[in-house]
Parts: sequence; C-alpha cells; structure tokens
Amino acid sequence: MDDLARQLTTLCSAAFAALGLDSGHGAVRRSDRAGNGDFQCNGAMPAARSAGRPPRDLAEAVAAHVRTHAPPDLLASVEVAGPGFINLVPTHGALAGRAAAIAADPRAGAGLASQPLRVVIDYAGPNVAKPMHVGHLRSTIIGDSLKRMLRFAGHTVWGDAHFGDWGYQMGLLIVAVADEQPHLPYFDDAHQGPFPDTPPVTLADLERLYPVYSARGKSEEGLRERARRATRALQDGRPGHRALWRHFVAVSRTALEREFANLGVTFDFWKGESDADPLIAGMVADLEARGLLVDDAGARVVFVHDRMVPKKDGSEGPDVPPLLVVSSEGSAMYGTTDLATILDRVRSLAPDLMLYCVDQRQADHFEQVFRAADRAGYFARAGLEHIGFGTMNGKDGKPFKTREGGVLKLADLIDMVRERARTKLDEAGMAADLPQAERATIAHRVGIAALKFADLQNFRGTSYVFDLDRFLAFEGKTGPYLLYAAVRIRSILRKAAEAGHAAGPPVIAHEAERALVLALDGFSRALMAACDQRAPHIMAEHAYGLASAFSGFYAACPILPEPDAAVREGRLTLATATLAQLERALDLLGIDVPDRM
RNA sequence: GGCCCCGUAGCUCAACUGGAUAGAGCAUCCGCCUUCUAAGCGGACGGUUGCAGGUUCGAGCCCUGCCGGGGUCGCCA
Repeated sequence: MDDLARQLTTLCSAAFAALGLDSGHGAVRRSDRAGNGDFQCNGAMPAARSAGRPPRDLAEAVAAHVRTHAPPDLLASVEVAGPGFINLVPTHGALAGRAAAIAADPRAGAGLASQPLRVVIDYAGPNVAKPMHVGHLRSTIIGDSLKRMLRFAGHTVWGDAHFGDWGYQMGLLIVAVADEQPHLPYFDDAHQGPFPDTPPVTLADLERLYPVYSARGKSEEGLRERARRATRALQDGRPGHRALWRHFVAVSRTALEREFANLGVTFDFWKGESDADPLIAGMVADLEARGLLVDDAGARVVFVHDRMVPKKDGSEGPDVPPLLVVSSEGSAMYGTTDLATILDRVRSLAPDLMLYCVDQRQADHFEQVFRAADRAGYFARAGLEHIGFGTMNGKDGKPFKTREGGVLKLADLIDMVRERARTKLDEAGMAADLPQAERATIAHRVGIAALKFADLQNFRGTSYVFDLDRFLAFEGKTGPYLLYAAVRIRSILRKAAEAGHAAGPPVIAHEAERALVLALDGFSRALMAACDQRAPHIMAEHAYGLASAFSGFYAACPILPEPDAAVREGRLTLATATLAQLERALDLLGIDVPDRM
C-alpha cells in the first residue's frame, strides 16, 4: 500500500491530467510547516504558465477535482492558499487506516525501488599491516548503511571491503622482514617452496615495522629502491615473496574482521587489490592496442581531460590530470588496480552501479579512474559514483588526532566509547539490577549507537567535529535517545503481554496520535530519498523524527493506564508499529537496540 | 594559479533538489514525575542564510563577481 503522499499524488496527478495538463504537476509532499495542512501540492504554479490561466484559478480547479474524485473519508479538507498552494489534510480515519496497514506490514510501511539494480559498494578499505584508524570509521559505517538501505529497498547489493593488500607497502614490509630475519627461506632465490605454514611475524610485528619503514622510505632512496624491487618481484610472482605476503594478509585479516565485528559490519567480499592484478597485463595491452595508453614523463598514462587550461608556470595543462597506469618502474599504481577492479566487477557481477565510499579528498583520483573506464568502454561513467565524505575533525577543526598528535586507532576509539558509555550508565544508575554481562552488552550498544548516529546524522559530504562528550551526552538528538525510545516501547509491550492486553485497530483522535502516524507514514519516502541520494542522514533524520513523535505520544497518550479498552488496544498497535519501524530504521543505520537500558 | 567542496541561530547540523512565516539538537530561561523507564515531555529566547548583483510569480538552493575556510594538483594509497 502506498504511503499517504503517494496516494494523494495519484489523486492530484489525475486532476491535472483531467485538465489537460502534465500529471507530473500533481506531486504531493509533506508540508514543511504546521498550519498549512499536513500535505501540499505546489504544481499549480509552474503549470499555470503552460495552461495560460492564473495559478490560483488552476489550483481551485485541481482542488475541486480532487474533492469530487477522492475516495470517501480520505480527506478532511482540500484548500487553496497563497498564490496557488493546495493544502491537503487527511481524516482521522485515513490515518487510522494507514497506521493499521503499517502495523500489518512486515516492511513497516516501506515501499520497494521501482527499478531493482545490481549494485557494488566499495567501502572500509582496510589495509594489510596498518591498524584501522578513525579515518576508516566513516567509510565503514556510511558504506554499511548504504548497503543495508539499498538492499532493503529491493536492490541486489554486494559489499566489498576492497582490501589494501598490494603495491609498494607490501614491498616495504617484505624488505623490513628481510632485514630482521634474513635467514628465512622466503628470501632465498634458490628456494622454490614449500614454505612454512606458521607466519614468521605477528600482527604486532607488522604494526611495528610498517610505520618505521614507511618513514625511512621517504628519506632513504636506497630503501625505496629495494622496496620497489620487492614490490615488483611480488607482483611478478616470485614464490618466496608470495608466500610471505600470504602470511601478511592472513594475519591482518583475522585482526580486522574482529574489529568489524565490534562495529556490526560485514562484507560480501574481501576482494583485495591483488585480485585485480591478474587482469592488469591484459588491460594494459588492450589500452595500448587501442592507442589510449600514452608515454608521458617516463610513465604510461591515459589522458582523460576535456580541455587544456593555463597552469601557474605559464604553460598549459589538462583540466583533469591523466590517469597513471604504469609507473616508470613498470609497476601497477592504485589507479591501475582501481581500473582493473572495475573490469573484474563487470565480468564477475555485471552490476548496474558501482559506489565508492571513500574520503572526499580522493575525488580527483576517482574522477580520473571513472573517466578512464568510460573512455576505454569498460563501464559507463554514469554508473560510477564516488560517495565522498568529509573528515572527522578534532575540536580544533583539523583532522582528528590523539593528544600526542598521532592517529587514533579505531579499536582504541571503540574501547573509549564503550568505557564512557559504561561510566554514564553507572552514574545514571541505569540497568543497575541487570547482570554484568547484559550491562556490558548495553554499554557496547549504547556506545556504538552514539558513535554511528553522531556520524550518520550529518550529511556525509561535510566534515564534522568529533566530540565524545556531545555524542554521549544522553540528552537530545543522539543515538542513546533513539535506543531509549525503542527500549521504552519494548517495556510497554512486555508489560502489556504480562497483563494480557490485546492490541486492536488504531483509533486516531489525539493530536499526538496524528503526529505519530504522519511520522510513521514518512518512512517509505525517507528510504527512497536516502537511497537515491546515497545519504544515510535522511534515514537518521527519519528515525529521530519518529522517536520524537513517539515520545510526544508517550507523554500525552497513556497506553497501559488507559481505561477505555478500544483506545488502549489501538494505542498498543501504534506502539507495536512504531517499535517495528524504529528498529528497522536503526538497523538500516547499523544500530542494534538492547532489550533494556 | 587550475580543478573540486563548504560558508545557515552563540555552538553542532537540517531544510524532501525552486515553494508559504528557514527547522532540529546543545546552551540559556520557564513549566511538568502518587500514571507505562524524566537518558523524557511542553513552552520561551535565538536569523539581513558570508557580501553584491542577476534569472522569475517565488531563491538558503540556479547564474555571475567578490570575501572567507578546506581539499587536491602523476610514479604512496
């Protein structure tokens, strides 16, 4: 069943069509201001010109048509206001009917996408040997939320972690281990295998070695050269390097999966950059054969610019720089693997859409890759989207650092949030009578909800300030507020079950009941808009609005103490429907609700 | 300098893609617990949407030019 806005859109569209005008003018939306009716249609004003009549007259004609053709008991009023706004107010009965439909709907009132697509989402992007830090958080939770929403909307969606397991950093690590343990068989040219099953390094070793060698590589040409050669040897398939590399990957992945589990995030694929490697030689040959690959300053590039523009030194340069495909060392670059990954996905999944949930700072890079893919005929530019987002900043407005100036590890951040949530819980005396294990679960969920909701409520494109005190301040527009709203409903439903209260058809009379049903009705549109715009904050906003509407209802309309059985039973249904939709909306944001708080 | 993003209440952010009197949360102030979890509810205060033009019935949103902030500009990813 359509939501109310769609039902009313159908009516208004028919009215415009009956007047010989484009039915598209019949779009109906929620009014953004109270006092102007619950819904409005603004189509009369733009339609007035083509109709050649005053907008106000046209609006009156549409309104009259709607009044006579609307199903009985749907609309309480249809009125024209201002220059030609049409304000529509549904009846209490219509809202009661809509509430009943949502309550009975396993999808909690959400519609499905009109055209199901096959979608790949590339997010998180963890790397071998590098612990995840706060920079990975946004990609992970935004990408995960998009995956959940698109899938719920009816699309076929694959989430790919896009594991950073290839390239120069692997060469650095191989050199690092070679320096520390030169006797290992991995470095013996004559040894072709087999190699030991036990990893020669722990995750701690990798995390210790990588930053040291990465820093040294920046200043020491000799080391850089060795690392490049090791990278090349790895990519060429030297057995010892490959075997050692497989240990790096396995050790890292085990640790990373544990961290993602803490965030409640999973992937359909852990495709590494290495998986694209086998395609690179053929791709390069193909690009070359078709004249797209050009020698430039010792490297080989694909030009993707539209035009030439002046540069600061007075010469001219392309408005978009070329994509570097083969380095002067003959190595694959990250643009190379990204391009090959597109080919890989096209061949294995045949998607309609590929979304890249990556830091906004890489916008130029993706523009290059996408244009190259388009020009090479691998995948149309329109199906490639960079879902960029801003950085998580400290209170000084700069990208978040620890007090010591270092990068904060994601695992430490999660520990910190969980600890703070636990402290808050203790201070507030919440859940005091519950067993330790459940209190730990609650603290974890509250902490993760605080973190995720604080992030997802912002439009992803902008940066935001990381302020744990604010996220975990359990007042206002926060994750804990949403959990609290859901938990209170659970509590009511538990008690209703104990008391043997049944639920019945919703009865809408109170203003707070109207507001709650209107909020419930907005779920479908929120889902569609959030999917279309790849914008989880629209769903976050809906969840908050729903929780807020319920809190108002909760305060104004007692449920269990209500003496009138029909009213109580109807309110119980509203509460049940609200809980189902709120839990669903939170699930779409990747947030789990505890049973009690 | 080229390309891209952002300037909205004291602070953090929205605004359904051009609609009416620009909305929330925090902070401040005033009311609500002998009623289902007060981490709550109701109310007040708070704005020349960076500035100046333009497009039209109508602009926070589109166009132009300034001002201010950020990102990025081939062999790391």
